[in-house]
Amino acid sequence: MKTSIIIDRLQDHGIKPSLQRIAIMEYLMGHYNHPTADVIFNKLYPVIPTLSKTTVYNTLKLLAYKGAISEITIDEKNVRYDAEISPHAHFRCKYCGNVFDFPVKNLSSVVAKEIDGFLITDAQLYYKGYCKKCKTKASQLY
Amino acid sequence: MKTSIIIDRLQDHGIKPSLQRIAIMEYLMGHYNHPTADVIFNKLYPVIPTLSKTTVYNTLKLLAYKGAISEITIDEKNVRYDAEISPHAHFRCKYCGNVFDFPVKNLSSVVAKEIDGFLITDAQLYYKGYCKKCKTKASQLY
DNA sequence: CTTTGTGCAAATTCTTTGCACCAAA
DNA sequence: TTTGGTGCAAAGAATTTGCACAAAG
Repeated sequence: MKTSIIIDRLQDHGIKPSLQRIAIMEYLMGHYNHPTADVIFNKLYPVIPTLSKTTVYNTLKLLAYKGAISEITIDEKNVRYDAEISPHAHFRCKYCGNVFDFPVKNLSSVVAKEIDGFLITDAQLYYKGYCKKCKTKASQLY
Repeated sequence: MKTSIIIDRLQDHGIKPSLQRIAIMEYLMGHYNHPTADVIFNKLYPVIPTLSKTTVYNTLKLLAYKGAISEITIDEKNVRYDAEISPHAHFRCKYCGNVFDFPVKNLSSVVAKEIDGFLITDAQLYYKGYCKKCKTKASQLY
C-alpha cells in the first residue's frame, strides 16, 4: 500500500502523520481482520522496537474519535478496530471467535441521520452465531 | 411484578430458579435501563446482604448464554444487560452516556436467520450520537 | 451422597494515567 | 521555545478463577 494513501487518510481527518500513527493506520488499512490493540502492538513491535502499547492505545482512540477508523465492540472482551468505515455489518462466530465482515443489503434503511430528535453519528450492526466452518462442530454441543 | 412470571422466564430457558437468580432476573425485568453487573449488585446487595459479585457475574453470563436476557456491548467500558429480548436497537449518547431503547422499523429485514451459510442466532443494532437533551450542549464543543 | 450453586479472596486482563523525555514547528 | 507526541511504569477497573462451603435433590 502506498504511504501517501495512508497519510491522506490521516490528514483528511485532521491527524498529524507521525511514524507511529502511519504504521498503525497502515496496518489497519492492510489487514481487515478487526485486530485488537494488542494484536496491532505485537505485529508492529518487531518493526518499531521503541513502540509502546500506550501509543497504540492513544493512537487508536484518536483515530476512532476523529472518524478515521471505527471501533468494534462485538467482542465483550476486547475492543477491535476497523479501517473500513463504509456501512457494513460484522459477524462473530461463537465457536471460533472470528469476526467477519458482512454485507447487508438494507443497512442504509436502518442507518438514519436523525430519529425522534436523536442525532445519530454512527451505527453498528452485529451478528452472532456460527460461521460456515463451525456450524457442524457447534451443533454437536447440543 | 409477579414472581411466577420471573420463574417462568428462567425455567423456559432451562435455568433453575434460585433466590439469587430470581432476584437478578426480577431486577432486569423491572428495570429496562440496561444495567451493568455492578449496578445490579449494588441495588440487590442491600436486599440480599450475602450476595456476592461473583454470583451476579455468574448469573448474568448464564442468563445471557441461555438466551433469557441479552448482552449489550454498546459501551466499551462495561457489558450491560437487557431483559427485553425482542428485536430492537440501542442508542448511546456520546455526551451523557445514557443508553436508550430505540424502535427500528426495518430491523426484521436485516435480521435474517442465515446468510451465506452463516447461522445467525443473535443480532444487535447500536446507534451512537447525541440524545435530545445533549444535542445542543454537544454542538458547543465543536 | 452427589451434584449444583454461592461467595470470598486472589489473580488476570485490558485500558488509562501521571509524568518525563523527545521532536517538530 | 512552546506545543504536541511518545513511552515507561504504575494504577485502575472490570471480570474471571480457584477453591471451600452450603443447599438441593
